[in-house]
Amino acid sequence: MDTTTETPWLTESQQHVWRSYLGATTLLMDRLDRDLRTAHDLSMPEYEILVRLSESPDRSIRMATLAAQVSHSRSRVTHTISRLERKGIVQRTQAVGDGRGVSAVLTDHGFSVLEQAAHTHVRGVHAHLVEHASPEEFAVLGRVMQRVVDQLDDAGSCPAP
Amino acid sequence: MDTTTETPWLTESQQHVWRSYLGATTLLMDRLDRDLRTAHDLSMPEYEILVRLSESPDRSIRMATLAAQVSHSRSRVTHTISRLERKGIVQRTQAVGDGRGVSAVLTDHGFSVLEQAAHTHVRGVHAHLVEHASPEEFAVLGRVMQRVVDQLDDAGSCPAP
DNA sequence: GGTCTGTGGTTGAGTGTTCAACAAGAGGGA
DNA sequence: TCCCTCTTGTTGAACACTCAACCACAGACC
Repeated sequence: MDTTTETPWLTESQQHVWRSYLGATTLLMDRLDRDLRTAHDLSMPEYEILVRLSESPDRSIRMATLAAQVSHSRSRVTHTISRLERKGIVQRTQAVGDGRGVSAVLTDHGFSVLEQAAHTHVRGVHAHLVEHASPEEFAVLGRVMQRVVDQLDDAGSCPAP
Repeated sequence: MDTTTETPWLTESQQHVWRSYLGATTLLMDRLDRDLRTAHDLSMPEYEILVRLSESPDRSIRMATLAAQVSHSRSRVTHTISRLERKGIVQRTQAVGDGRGVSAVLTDHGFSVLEQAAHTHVRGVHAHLVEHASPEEFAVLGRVMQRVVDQLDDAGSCPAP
């Protein structure tokens, strides 16, 4: 962090946008998480993992890959998968061709839990986000966010310590 | 949660936007939090609280008001303020005119910590978000996010249980 | 005055996340 | 083959957050 260069302060309106973004994100995530929890005993991070698994060949992904996909630390994914395994939603298997490798696999039960939960989640995203933007606005949101992702996830290519 | 009505699934492109938003938010928050922590031993939620306090008359806000401003539960704010108090960054005082009331006050030391931290934070917001949107795009982001906030925070007027 | 209900704030236990340290296999070069 | 280093995944302790229960005061109503 270079302290010799001038810090570019935010204008009042930029500040206002930033706070809206912060507030909206806090409320939105909180709400989606709460809905999933009460209806399906699943947290947002858990749900995200299930979605990735369900879309993958064999419903199975290597731990490190999974961590990269959801931008969590390897440690965090280990803990989360352990929890999901205890609930019978995923299973661990030895990855072929790499003695260190472990893959998480979505069980049939896990898949049906996900099918249910998806309704809750998608409705929430619609009602609390999509509804409030025109298609054009939504597209702008997507473009900006995509640039943010691109620039951030190969800067610190490993968010995991 | 009404299970009789049809769930409005997301189109492929909506899904893509949603994932970008999710990914960007995860990476961005993580990065800003990490930078604040390593440079100033402060978390994002802590920083947000300090900002609110610093802008308030007497650098002091009632606990419940503070909780509402940053959209956290009262319990969470209690814990956070306790932590900040232990570090000498804020102090608790009895609120006047209400026997139950407690206000958090930013200390001089707290103010100077905030002054330092603000550089780090603002630079981060600039480099990782503002830079990647044109003024028009940024304005769109603000409008959409503001609508999301409006609709979510008087739906569940108390995010606190 | 008394009770009743609602709000403000705290507490402690349970849960999830981070962080640093670790074991074990992979892959390279001498 | 023997190192050396990097990657993979796990572990346990420390830390942060959630949740439900709780006490104390405020305000209204009788």
